[in-house]
Amino acid sequence: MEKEEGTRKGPWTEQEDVQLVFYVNLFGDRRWDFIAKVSGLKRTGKSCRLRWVNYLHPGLKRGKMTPHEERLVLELHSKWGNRWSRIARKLPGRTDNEIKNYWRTHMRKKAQERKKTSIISPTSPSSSSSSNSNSPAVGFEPMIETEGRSFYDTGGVDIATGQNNSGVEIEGSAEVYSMDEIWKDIELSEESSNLRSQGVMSSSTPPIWDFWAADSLWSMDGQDAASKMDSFPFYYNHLTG
DNA sequence: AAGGGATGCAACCGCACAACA
DNA sequence: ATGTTGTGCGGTTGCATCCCT
Repeated sequence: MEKEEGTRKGPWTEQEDVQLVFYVNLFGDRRWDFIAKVSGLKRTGKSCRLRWVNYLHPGLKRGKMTPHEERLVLELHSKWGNRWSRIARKLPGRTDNEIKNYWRTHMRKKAQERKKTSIISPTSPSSSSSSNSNSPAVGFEPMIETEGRSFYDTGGVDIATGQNNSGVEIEGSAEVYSMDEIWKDIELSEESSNLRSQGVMSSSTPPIWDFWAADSLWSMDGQDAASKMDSFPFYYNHLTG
């Protein structure tokens, strides 16, 4: 596979981000090795994918987990164990990585609390079987899940139609929580948390989004995309250099 | 104000699986 | 049927920031 010498590692620069977003918008988020090569980024396809999925994807929600989301994570984890990507599919805008991180923190806190309480009362009840294990509860009935495109899939631009085939429809509707509920909850808690923390979203939103928000290739026809490419320095730098 | 520990998050690694030749 | 390549996933690590003393 890719045994590229001189591949970059470590944190991504803003320029790399811009470059990656550009090429993903052009070619879709499937052919990562191809994108890695064509873009001139000295990154592996894997690294590109990860960066896109966990940070650059336009549908990502940033900021604190809402109480509703926290509840969902707990509930789904008790059913599915460490199936982070699966859990993430039920939480639009959240990545498996994010949820994984959240869970770790959550468990750490829980563990500490338990330590404290067990010091106070050493004979604590043992009813925690469903919440602290890596393995799903035995014999659970799996949620009805529409397998198919994951939330992350943007699929790129269909050059012929100029359409974005992201299909933002997120999973089926036969769920414990309706999407309306979740979105309402998200909006509400986001508004309040934004007020509290004076704009966590805006400060943590990747700056390159501004660049693309105005007229992203998603919503362009072929000509627009081409003209956008004209104005994009990296493209020709790489192809001609 | 400074130092040290705790926390959060981005990124890497290794493995598994699917698609394809 | 088998080997190769690309992608996805879960676990882990490293670093920056926060918080407490």
